[in-house]
Amino acid sequence: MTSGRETAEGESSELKFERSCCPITNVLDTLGDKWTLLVIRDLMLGKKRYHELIASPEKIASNILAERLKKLEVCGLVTRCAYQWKPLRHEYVLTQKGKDLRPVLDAMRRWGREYYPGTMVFATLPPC
Amino acid sequence: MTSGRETAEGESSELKFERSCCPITNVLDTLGDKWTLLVIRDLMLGKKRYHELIASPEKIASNILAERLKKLEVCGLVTRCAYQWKPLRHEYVLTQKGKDLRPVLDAMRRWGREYYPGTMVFATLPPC
DNA sequence: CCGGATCCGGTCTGATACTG
DNA sequence: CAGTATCAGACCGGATCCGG
Repeated sequence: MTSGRETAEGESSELKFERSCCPITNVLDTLGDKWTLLVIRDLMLGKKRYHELIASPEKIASNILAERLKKLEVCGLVTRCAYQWKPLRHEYVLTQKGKDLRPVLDAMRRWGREYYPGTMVFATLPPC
Repeated sequence: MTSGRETAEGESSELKFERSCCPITNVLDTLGDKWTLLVIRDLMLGKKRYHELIASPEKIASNILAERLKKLEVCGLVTRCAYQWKPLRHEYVLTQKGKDLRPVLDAMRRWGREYYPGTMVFATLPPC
C-alpha cells in the first residue's frame, strides 16, 4: 500500500496520497475503509445535509462523518457549500468525480444482493 | 455499520457478521478495508501461492496477508488446498463467490484509471 | 529457506462528552 | 444542530520467531 498520509511540520496536517501504478490500489487508498463509500452511497441517495447523513441506519459517529466529509472534499469527490447563514449550515454534494463512482456501488450492490439475499433497501439507487 | 465481530468465550475468537438491510453495507463489512480487495485482485491476476501474493508491490505484511486469507476462506471467497506435502504447502483459489467480485474490481479499475491517469499495470485483468 | 504465528509499539477508530 | 475534543481500545504492520 502506498503510505497514505504524511504530517506536515507544525500543527496543520495535510493529506497527501502517493500514486501507485495500479489503479485499484489508488482507489483503495482513498476509499478503502468501511465508512467512506457508505457516505458516498448516502449522497447518491440524494442526502445532502449533515443531519440526513448522520441519521443513516448504520449509525456513523459524528466525528467519523465529519472527518470523512473533509477527506472527500480534499480528494475532490464532494463539494461543500453554505445553504444558510444564521447559523452557518452546509450542503455536501458529489462532484462528477464522486458521481462517477456509481458503477462501483452498483457492482457492490449487485454482488451483495446475490450473496446476502433478503436485502432490499437501496436495491436501486435513484439517478443522480 | 453492523458490529463486525464478536469474540466467543475462551480464547477461540469466531467471526460473525450481522446482516444489514443494505447490500452495500454488507459488502463493506467483509471487504471494507485496504487489503482484502487487493488480495482478491492478486488472486484474479492468477496468483495462487503465498510467496506470489506477498511479492506484490504493495508490500503487504505477512501477518496481514495470512489473516486476510483466513478471513476470505471463512467468508467463502477463497478455498485453500494443498498442492504439496513435504513440506506442506497450500494454494489459494477464488470460489465463484470470489470470482463474482470481478465487476466490482473492474468498476474500481475504470474509475481509478480515469481519475489517476498514468496507471497502466493491471489495466485489464486476465480472464479467471 | 518458506509459510506462517507471535510480539509489540504506534496509529486509527469510534463512543461519548462537549461547544457555539 | 453541526461539528470538535477526548481517550480507551482495536487494528496495523514491522520485526522476530518457529516448524517443517
